Amino acid sequence: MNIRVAIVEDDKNYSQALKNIIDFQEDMECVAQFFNGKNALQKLEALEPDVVLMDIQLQDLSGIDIVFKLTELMPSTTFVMCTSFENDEKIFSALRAGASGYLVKGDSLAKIIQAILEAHKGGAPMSFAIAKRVLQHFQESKVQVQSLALLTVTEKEVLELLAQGLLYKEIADKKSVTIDTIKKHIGNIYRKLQVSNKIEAINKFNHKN
Amino acid sequence: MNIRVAIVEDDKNYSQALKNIIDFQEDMECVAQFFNGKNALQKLEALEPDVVLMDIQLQDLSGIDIVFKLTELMPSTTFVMCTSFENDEKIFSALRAGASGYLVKGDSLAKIIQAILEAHKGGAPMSFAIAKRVLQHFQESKVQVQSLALLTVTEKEVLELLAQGLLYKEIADKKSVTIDTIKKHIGNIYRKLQVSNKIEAINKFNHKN
DNA sequence: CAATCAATTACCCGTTTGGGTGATATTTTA
DNA sequence: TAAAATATCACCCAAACGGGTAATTGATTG
Repeated sequence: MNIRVAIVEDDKNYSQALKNIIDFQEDMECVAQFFNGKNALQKLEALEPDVVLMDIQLQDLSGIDIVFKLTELMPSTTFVMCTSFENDEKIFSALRAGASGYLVKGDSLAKIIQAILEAHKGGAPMSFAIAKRVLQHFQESKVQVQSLALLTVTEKEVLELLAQGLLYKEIADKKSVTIDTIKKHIGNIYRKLQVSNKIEAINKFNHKN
Repeated sequence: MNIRVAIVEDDKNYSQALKNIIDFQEDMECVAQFFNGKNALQKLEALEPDVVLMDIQLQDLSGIDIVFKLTELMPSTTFVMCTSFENDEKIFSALRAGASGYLVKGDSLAKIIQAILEAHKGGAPMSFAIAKRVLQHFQESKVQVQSLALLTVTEKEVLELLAQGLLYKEIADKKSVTIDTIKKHIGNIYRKLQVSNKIEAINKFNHKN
């Protein structure tokens, strides 16, 4: 059974190159090429391809939005971004939208074929460059993790509860102390983390930001 | 110039297998093997290896803690986790701690050699299985993202600023409206997201929790 | 075109929060 | 052991927040 691949790509030359190499494979076939987002959004669902190669930077729509909408409607189809545009925000948006893989156009066609196979098997093909960005995204949180090391055990517990959305009073009840104690702890937390309100403290705690 | 590799692995057989294949490479050498965490923590810094292959599940210490401490002291050394233990929390903790790659012991030795090369070049080698987990970590946030779709553009902007820690007043100034307008928007945001305070709204916004 | 929704402004009210100061007992550390 | 850090409680005050109601304008949609 062939892997049915659809291509959404507005660069006709690149799209054709992809189609050629895909059709050349024994176990794949290119069942459709879309050169704009609107067509793809309308017709992809009925086609039921196994894998969709999706550019991000289309003239009319964002490939990310298309993926976001279609992953709902086509749970058995795998979307692989294949794009030259690759700032961090785009990468993470695409992954959040439901893309299973992320390639850059600089990758060799052989690598793209391999990625289609891997995606179809349930894997998560990523270019080296993308994998690195993803990893760095995790490592950025290290700075925040370290600043938390300044906090005492009690302070970390309080911050944890605060991050869950509890009021001072609720935290006090939970820990069986008075609200003033909690206020004191929170004051100390703010001082140590060099913040001045709940939100900022929780942002640091959540290693986001 | 050879790539100097150190191995931290308490399975002596596996460690020896790694050493053999590494020393077999023309451009690599295994400069040390550590069979427990304590030794590794004490002696790795002076050795200045280029790449460290690190097991997570050591008897005495956690490989993650070791990575966390040593990445501070050895910024030019690259750490690659190579472990059979692979629940999600361990994976993300390791990446946060500063690991540049994450392999599973099921990977072939050839793949591990390739990963060492890639890590040394500044890449982010990951097993397929790990890459998939990492991707899924992003996709889990999709549910929350959808609830945000209920919000109007203005409301999303307000929530964004709120999440950054701005006060109502600051948001009002930034958007050149009165604080009462912002309060109204935020009330609407809370209603739509079914929350009752900043923290809960921001938790939803941050696709955490 | 009418109805609905979005965005904006305004006011009131009570609660929550953040900042400051100060005190005491326990624990940790040098 | 002495000093420092931690955890606890208390009080005051001003700013910020959350909830409610109400009204106007502009855009969207059926």
